[in-house]
Amino acid sequence: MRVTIKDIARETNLSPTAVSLVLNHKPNKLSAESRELIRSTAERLRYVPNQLAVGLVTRQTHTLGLVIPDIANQYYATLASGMDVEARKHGWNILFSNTDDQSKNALESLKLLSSRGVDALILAVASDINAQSRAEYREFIQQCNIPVVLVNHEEPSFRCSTVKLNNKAGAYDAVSHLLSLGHRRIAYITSDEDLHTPTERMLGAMQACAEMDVPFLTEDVRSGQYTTGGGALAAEALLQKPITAMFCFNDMMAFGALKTIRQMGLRVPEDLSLVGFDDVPFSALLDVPLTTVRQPAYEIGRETVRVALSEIEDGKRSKQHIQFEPELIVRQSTRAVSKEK
Amino acid sequence: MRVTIKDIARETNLSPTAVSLVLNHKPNKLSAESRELIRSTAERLRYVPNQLAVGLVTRQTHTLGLVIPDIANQYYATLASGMDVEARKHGWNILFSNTDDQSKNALESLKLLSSRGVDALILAVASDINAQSRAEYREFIQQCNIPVVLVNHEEPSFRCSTVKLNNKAGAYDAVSHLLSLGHRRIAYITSDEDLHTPTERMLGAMQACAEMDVPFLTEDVRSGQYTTGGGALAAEALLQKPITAMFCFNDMMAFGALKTIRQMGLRVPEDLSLVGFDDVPFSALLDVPLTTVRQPAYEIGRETVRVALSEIEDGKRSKQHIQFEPELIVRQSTRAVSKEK
DNA sequence: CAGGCCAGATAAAAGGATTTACTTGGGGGA
DNA sequence: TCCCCCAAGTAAATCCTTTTATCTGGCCTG
Repeated sequence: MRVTIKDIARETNLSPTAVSLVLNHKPNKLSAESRELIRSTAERLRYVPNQLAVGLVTRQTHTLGLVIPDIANQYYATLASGMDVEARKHGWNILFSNTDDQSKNALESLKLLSSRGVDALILAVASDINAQSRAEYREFIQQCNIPVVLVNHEEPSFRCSTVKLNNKAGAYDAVSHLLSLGHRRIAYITSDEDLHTPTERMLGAMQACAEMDVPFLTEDVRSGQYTTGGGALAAEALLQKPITAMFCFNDMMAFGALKTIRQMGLRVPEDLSLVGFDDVPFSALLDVPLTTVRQPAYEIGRETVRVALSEIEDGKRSKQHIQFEPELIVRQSTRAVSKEK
Repeated sequence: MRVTIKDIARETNLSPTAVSLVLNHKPNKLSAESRELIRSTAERLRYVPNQLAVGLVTRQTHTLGLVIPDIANQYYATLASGMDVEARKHGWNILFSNTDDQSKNALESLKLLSSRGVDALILAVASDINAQSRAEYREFIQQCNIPVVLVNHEEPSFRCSTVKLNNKAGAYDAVSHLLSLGHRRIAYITSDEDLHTPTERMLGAMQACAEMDVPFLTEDVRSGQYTTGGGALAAEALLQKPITAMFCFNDMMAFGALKTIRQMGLRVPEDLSLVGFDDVPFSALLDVPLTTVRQPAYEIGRETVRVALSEIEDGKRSKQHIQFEPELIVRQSTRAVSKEK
């Protein structure tokens, strides 16, 4: 049986109250000897407070609930690692739950985590939240009484804090880079799902084209699953067209596209420029290091936890909306469009 | 305020006992109407049991504590994802804690998780457990009263269940493959730290050499951090020698080695064969897909949770020691040693 | 010498469930 | 008529801490 506060009380001939007061450094009127006795006894018996009981009475568990689509995905793993570091730095822990990209699971996970008394919820959804579940989410967020922080997603009706990347600016930079290299016919590979993030990125791409007076052709846009397979498939269709560059929704899709490009006998960047998004660690390691848009996933994770903790302290008063700026990383998969052609 | 069992009792004019009995499907003598009334009222008020209170009294939280060195590492992320899937399948959740590769953090994390009432602990350590902390670990594992499952590490004195890869067989297969291709001078890149896993792998390599009567030269072994940087550095030294193949402790190191190899103007596999270990997703995506040893990380994760859950049910009686068999994946980074040379 | 005050504590309630042992009232059998 | 039993419940203890309100005995002061 685990040693409890009562064991220490019995051992020291003092009361549980005394033990609790001393071990929690609460103001108390115990004599110096009693204090020391309690402390040393606790140490000797290796007393560790039962956090379930503590949480029950204080209504604080020092635990953050994290709902994430897929921890095996490099991007989310990095995000989670930043969150864990920041949380632990402040003495918090993370209870996490994978949803396997299913939005239904996500709501269930939220409820479950909240029933475990987490002090705040962090929600990073990837797949679409449809109209029906949107209402359920909203209701839950409204009535759950703890701060919720949304990552990489905007949903004003939820009325919760958000931390995200400026996706539009990232895509804008990427496409502007291609345009400045002389590319005029650019293919776009985006995500299947009707989501916030890909939409924002497409808007950034369009804006870049508009500013340079280059037409944005919808026929040059293909979508697919955001995996290497999805990228490969989309590239196949797009390579039929007279394009000189390709912009992918993320690095994984770019890797897939690269495979297809090479299978067709084309070289990057000689025949085609290629840009990704995310800057996953592997992008720098490719034989042709990938030009991409860096998303500071680790920092986003840390900031998300900071926002959550500050809301916990605030008592959920103020909502924050934080946007990180991306950075274009020019490597070797892009170059000026060749003259002859 | 959250709705509690008392609220339902008041609303239905029944007792908390009745509510608890009905909602938990415990044998009870309540009338069909009363049951229905309780169920519908719970539904209507959106009652969710407070798991802190449940855990306090039942001494079961349906939560598994996971201590992991680095969730941003592809291998561990995959492991964790398998664990989460299996855990949720049985209604369990995972409380996780990163240690940033520091063994000191790991012990602290274990204690913290156990104070939160997890039902079992899963420990995946990467860095070395030295003699002093080994004793502390042992003491903790002995006295913490809950099952502990060790992943990818053997430590008989801990007397806990283990789930791991047959590292020796994996390395044996990899090196045998190189030997069968005619390679006689093979370089080995292993990990810096004096750990169980790299040691096992080196033993497998040695055995393969011994069986083929090929001398195993310690001068052809270099160690480094298990990152791309570490691999690149180690490769630099080894490429001075008349080697025709290189076996790396893991894929990340192989990626680093590949970079160095190419910088020296050598080609893979024409001039040098290269083998990794782990089969992380990127290995198949390289321009020269990497021959490597597949480690079923996802399956290992699932099995680990199964072991933990079975120990929980058993009351920690039996200890299991499960070993997964690796699989050599031959891709394009290895080929027969060329005649002329 | 009564009253107040202070040092040094503690009793008891609360937090939200589970679970064991007990209660109550009515009907049936001998 | 008496007793027993059964259906339908409930009271109260318990899990472990925190926290508020209270207690006790001695000393000082007027």
